[in-house]
Amino acid sequence: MTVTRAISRDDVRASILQASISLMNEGGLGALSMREVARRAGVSHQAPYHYFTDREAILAELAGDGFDRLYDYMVSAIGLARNSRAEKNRALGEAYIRFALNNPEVFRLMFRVEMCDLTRYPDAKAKADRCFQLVADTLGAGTASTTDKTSPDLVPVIAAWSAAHGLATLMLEGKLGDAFGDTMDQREEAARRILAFTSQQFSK
Amino acid sequence: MTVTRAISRDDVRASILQASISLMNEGGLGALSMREVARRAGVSHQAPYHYFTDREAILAELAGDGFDRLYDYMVSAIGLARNSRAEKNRALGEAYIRFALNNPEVFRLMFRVEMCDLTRYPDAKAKADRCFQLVADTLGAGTASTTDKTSPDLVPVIAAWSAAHGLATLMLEGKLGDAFGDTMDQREEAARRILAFTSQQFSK
DNA sequence: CGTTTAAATTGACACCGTCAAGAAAGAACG
DNA sequence: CGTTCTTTCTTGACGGTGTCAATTTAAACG
Repeated sequence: MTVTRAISRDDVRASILQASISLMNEGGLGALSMREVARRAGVSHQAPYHYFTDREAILAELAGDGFDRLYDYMVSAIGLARNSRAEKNRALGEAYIRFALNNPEVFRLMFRVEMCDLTRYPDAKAKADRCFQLVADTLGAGTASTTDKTSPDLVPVIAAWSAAHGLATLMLEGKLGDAFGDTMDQREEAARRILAFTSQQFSK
Repeated sequence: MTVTRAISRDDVRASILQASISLMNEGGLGALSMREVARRAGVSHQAPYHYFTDREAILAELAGDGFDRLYDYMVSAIGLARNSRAEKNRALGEAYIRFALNNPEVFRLMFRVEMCDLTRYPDAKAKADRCFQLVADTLGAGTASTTDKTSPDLVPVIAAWSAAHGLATLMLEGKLGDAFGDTMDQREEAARRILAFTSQQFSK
């Protein structure tokens, strides 16, 4: 049985992660350097290597956390939505966009393969897959027998997912300019309008 | 009047750009370092600074080239399409995706604001805007008076653009797995199917 | 020719990621 | 208790990066 120590192993690990998160949010992923993380966590520049094999391993952990939070965003949005399929789909898309706009850096990280290749991090990959499964289950309900996973029609699912993901990405990268306003509220409202249009078209 | 020299100024500049392009395509944007570029171009590590103020300036030039090539992709696709609006829209989306899949690295560069912030590079920005204008003009034809730029309805335009952009991004980053095959042809065919579905839904 | 100006080089600085070797601290066991 | 062993953490080093500064080379012009 482990006694409580003044500074436990997990504390160091957590402080390293916390430093990583704040660096990412303050200065973007480019500001997340191994050495600066160590500095912020108050340890030597090599200490983080005892908890993470390399920089990418930290990013993978952050990405995994991100997918967990995205999952929560989506689940709670679906739960709150009225009990119609169209409403749930719209709520799902809105939650997706809201997450992206509220957590731009981690969203980028989650969807950039050269930042962390999830195929090499099974834990994070599982969290990502859980999200995608939720998307597929929600959007795909009714199009085919979802319990039979052999051949659900993925085309409509991916089409709708792409629409939301593309909108999130374009807004995040500023490609839509300020045509829809520059405050967070205005941008979210614009996203809602565009998503509403898409979702209406997709409902035939 | 300038005499022809063995090695002209423009030659050096071009060789720097050429080295940048091959590095980007071989090892991704992360492999494009100032010093390696100089090495490949056969000049000192500081020479590139005489033609580009910093690394981002090189990226901006590459991004600008990318937008020019994307423009060509789209224009020629529209030209080849049958003379119906639906057909042209579909062709536009397919060209967009084909460009992304054929030029993954430059596509990433073009749409990542932290790589090069186009607002600081007016030339590249103009090339980007020309693309977006073409998209808007093509997709938006009929929805509102396009000649009157005061208030065309951007919502359907951005919705369709988002769908294509999201699909391109998700495929590029491997988020669709190999559900649609792993060869280039199979992926393009899958993209066509998904895009066809979207475009059909959007045609009411 | 000399002078002026542009082009290119060498050198330095402060970062970075990470490999290697050693120190410190604690647990396990005699 | 002392001794060993293992985990944790540090210091040091190496090669890489972007970029500022000073300097040399080369071209252009009068």
